Amino acid sequence: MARILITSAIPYINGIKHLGNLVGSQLPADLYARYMRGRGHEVMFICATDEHGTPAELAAAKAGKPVAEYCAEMWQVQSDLAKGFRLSFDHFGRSSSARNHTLTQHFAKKLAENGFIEEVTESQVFSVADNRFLPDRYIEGTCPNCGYDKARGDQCENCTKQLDPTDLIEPRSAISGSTELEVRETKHLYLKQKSLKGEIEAWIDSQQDWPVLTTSIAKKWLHDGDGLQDRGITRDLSWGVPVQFEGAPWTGMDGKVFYVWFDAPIEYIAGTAEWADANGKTEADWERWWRTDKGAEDVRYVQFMGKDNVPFHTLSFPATIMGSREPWKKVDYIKSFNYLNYDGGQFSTSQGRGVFMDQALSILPADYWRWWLLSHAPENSDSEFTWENFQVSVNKDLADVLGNFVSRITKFCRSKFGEALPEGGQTGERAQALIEELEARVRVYEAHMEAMEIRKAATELRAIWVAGNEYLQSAAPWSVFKEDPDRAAAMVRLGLNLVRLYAILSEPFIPDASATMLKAMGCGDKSWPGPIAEALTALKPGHAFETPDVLFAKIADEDREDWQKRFSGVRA
RNA sequence: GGCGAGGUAGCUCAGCUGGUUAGAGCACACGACUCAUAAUCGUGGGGUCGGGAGUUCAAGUCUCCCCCUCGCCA
Repeated sequence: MARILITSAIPYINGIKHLGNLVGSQLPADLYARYMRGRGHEVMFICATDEHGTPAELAAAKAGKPVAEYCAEMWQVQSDLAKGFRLSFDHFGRSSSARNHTLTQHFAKKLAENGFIEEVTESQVFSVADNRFLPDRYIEGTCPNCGYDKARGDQCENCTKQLDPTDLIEPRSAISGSTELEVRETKHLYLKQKSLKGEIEAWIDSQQDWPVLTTSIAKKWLHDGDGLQDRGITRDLSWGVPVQFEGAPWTGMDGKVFYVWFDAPIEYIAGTAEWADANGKTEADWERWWRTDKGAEDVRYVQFMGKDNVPFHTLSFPATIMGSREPWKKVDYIKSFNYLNYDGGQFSTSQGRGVFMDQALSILPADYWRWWLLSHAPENSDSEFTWENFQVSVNKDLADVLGNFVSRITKFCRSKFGEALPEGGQTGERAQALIEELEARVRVYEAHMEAMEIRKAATELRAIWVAGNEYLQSAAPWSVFKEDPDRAAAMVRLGLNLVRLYAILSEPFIPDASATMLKAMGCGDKSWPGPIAEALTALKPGHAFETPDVLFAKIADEDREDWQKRFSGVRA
């Protein structure tokens, strides 16, 4: 039994995530966690909300709530949605937790002690009316290049020219609209990533088996232009982890907090500590996942994330870990994803374009989405969600191939033999051929799941379902029954055992349907199949079962058209 | 403008370090079956692998140029 630590990139607190976010990190991480648990490994699966930063403050202000209250509410919303999608986190934490405050300050202290922190004085735009420093993109004004009057301080989105806030004509705060802006000096801490560049590079180069998407992005940041740059890790905000030496003042850093990208990945560790707190565990219980001097040396750590998160996980976070000079567990494998597009464009949180997690669950159960999203995961390139494709895939794969298989075998047995596995008879050559085929396919499926080749795993799983239909079709127990009921009985037993096998194999993709199938088969044993011939005799003659309701209802054309229309615009 | 990822059947995608007639699912056509959610199973048609040049006995797979899409950055 192996020990596997799994983290999903933590979703930002600000609003409900769309399906593109979901398929880019949390959902595939859940697939992997479920599979590894299914195989009997010890799994720690951690996710959390990423709560700090200006967008959270502004969203809270817009909602008319204190930011802490807003975050607490949104955490609950996201937590509920995660449950709705059956994301099986061992803990869903919060980057604003006390644990994360402590750990973030701890890392900063260690980095400072080891000489990897530098104080830098810089000029920044301060809004008197808002009583805060403004990030470049929160300053608006007229573009000196094209005259567009809503250009942002970092770029004019009309003419795309890159700007400096001081370039803007009549600059104003994007928050309040106030023009009372001044440039002030402020001091910040920088993480000296340049000093750690060699170490990081050597570490990246030693990762032979990482996806090209992951390593190519990391190497680009290491070598592009002037190479890896030092990075500011503090901000002039009030909502965040205070810049302190574990509670003691940090000279010159009064009223400042750590930058959200500094504390967010540390939450992976803090989240595990939160798990311990929430479950009555000890310090040692979570440290054995993260400290190689305290039992984590045999842990395999896998991270899941969208491609936009790769630089932080391959460079900044490792720099934090390495610079601490403490024996923290580093990631062993980074699975990264491209983007999922929506109906000819992009999913967009800011524009409200696409289908969001709450909307998705309001029209269909989680398994439908899980199956489609995972079997179309944007692994090698961006992929595209269209309602037609969704409808066809779900109807064909889930309703026709799998759902109907369960339906045909249970109903046939019920009508000819009653609701228990019939006795007598022996299976023939066709059954032997099926067993051999499944033996091969299940091993291939396992290999794809181990390798996190999600689409390929889905394709193989589907082929495993199809094999059941092929068998029934060629064995034709309904014909055999007329001449030789015993032989038909043996076929039916095999078919019902297939339902159980499918439930176990499919659980990582479609956990609800899997549970329904197991329950119908009256089976509590979910252990992963060894030799297929054995697995297909697990349910014995005389074992009672129930004929389940339709496992997956089909999506009708009218529904699809309705949803297509409803989700064509932007979200209110 | 620079960098990165792509451009393979109508659609969504596989094709590793170059090597038998380029694959899968869906869609389409035909056939079989009737246990089942008009479900299932089989067979078949369909691609000059973005364009051009080159290397090679051999290129979708390597090199160069060009075109197009997407993303990131200046």
